[in-house]
Amino acid sequence: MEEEGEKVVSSAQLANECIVNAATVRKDLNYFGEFGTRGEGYDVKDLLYEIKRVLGLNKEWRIAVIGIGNLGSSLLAYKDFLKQNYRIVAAFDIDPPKVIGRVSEKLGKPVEVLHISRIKEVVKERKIQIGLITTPASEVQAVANLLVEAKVRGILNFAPAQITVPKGYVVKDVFFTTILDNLAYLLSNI
Amino acid sequence: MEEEGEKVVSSAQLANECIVNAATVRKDLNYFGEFGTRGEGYDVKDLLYEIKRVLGLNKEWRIAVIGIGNLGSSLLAYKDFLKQNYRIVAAFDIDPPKVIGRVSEKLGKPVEVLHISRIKEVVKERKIQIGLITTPASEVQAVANLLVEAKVRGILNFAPAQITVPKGYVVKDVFFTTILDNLAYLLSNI
DNA sequence: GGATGTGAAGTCGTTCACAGCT
DNA sequence: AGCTGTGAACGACTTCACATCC
Repeated sequence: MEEEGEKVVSSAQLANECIVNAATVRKDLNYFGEFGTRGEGYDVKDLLYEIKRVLGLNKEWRIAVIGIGNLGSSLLAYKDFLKQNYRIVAAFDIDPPKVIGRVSEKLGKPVEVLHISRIKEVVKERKIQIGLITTPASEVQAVANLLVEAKVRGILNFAPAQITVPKGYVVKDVFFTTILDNLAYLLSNI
Repeated sequence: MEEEGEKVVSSAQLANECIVNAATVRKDLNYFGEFGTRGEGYDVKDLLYEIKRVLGLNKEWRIAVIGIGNLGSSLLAYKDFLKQNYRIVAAFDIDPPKVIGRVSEKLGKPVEVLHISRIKEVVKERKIQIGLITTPASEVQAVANLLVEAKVRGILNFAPAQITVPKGYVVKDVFFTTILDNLAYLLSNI
């Protein structure tokens, strides 16, 4: 909307766009502050700023990808990250020589693949705050332990395995096969 | 548990494993039937069978991947699908010649990449029930329209864009940047 | 007039607590 | 005795409906 030059937006418009109830939009936004003007709506620019601030997207998040297989190298090449203030600043694998060819061929080697033993050192050096785990499921907990040891408090896990971490650390899972299972369930019961 | 030779399992064990409440496990399972035995627990083999049946995972789901970029070719190479009765039987792109090299190099060409114009014909031929969309966001709705036209009722969308489909069709999104945003939010507010 | 902010009502899923089987 | 199945209490989010303010 900002790009399209819209100045103000109502909760009804936002609700329509997101396919939710207008009251939900107002309550959710209001939870974080009074961003709107009665009788007017929400100023697009202001609202965008506030949402980014609330979500913590007004600063750069520095990311490491661990496990440079098919998925890992896809993520390294994923340009849309930059739009959202995410920056992949390191890549790790248990066997860097094996994967370097595949990765550099795609990217012209903007991020060197390092051996996982160097995680702790590099996390400190490059101020990494989030780790994306794209290893096989069997290695996930071990990698998570390395990240915890290096004080990386946020983990995004793509492998189909549960992770446990100490308090103060956060794990979010991207289990697309679970979503696919959900889809299969819905299709079975139409 | 089945692989480990466990014969019975209690709701408490399952709850512990999944980090949820035991009553939730019982209520959820009971919603679909009385699978347990009072005083005993759930028979592992039976429960597994029932869960698969309920979720529609007792039959093979035939999948097409549309958009063979980095992510698309990763999915083509994703072996774990087979464990869960999913089978990728077709791959489409707007420019097959461009991507064939990259894909076959990884896979030895088990699934030929076809031009998207052939979706309707191939869906019928290969009895495809689910489409995985991994194109750029700008193309998502157009691809969804093609799938709807071909009567593919289930869509798993990996691109960051909303899709609308007619009633009777199901779309599930895998927006990993949304999950990453959620992670950033949680890290901002510890 | 018109859209936000917000108590109150409504809805849905979760958790408790125990009756009912084995 | 032990664990499921389940009514009842609880809690959290959603939606309604309107007072409030521009």
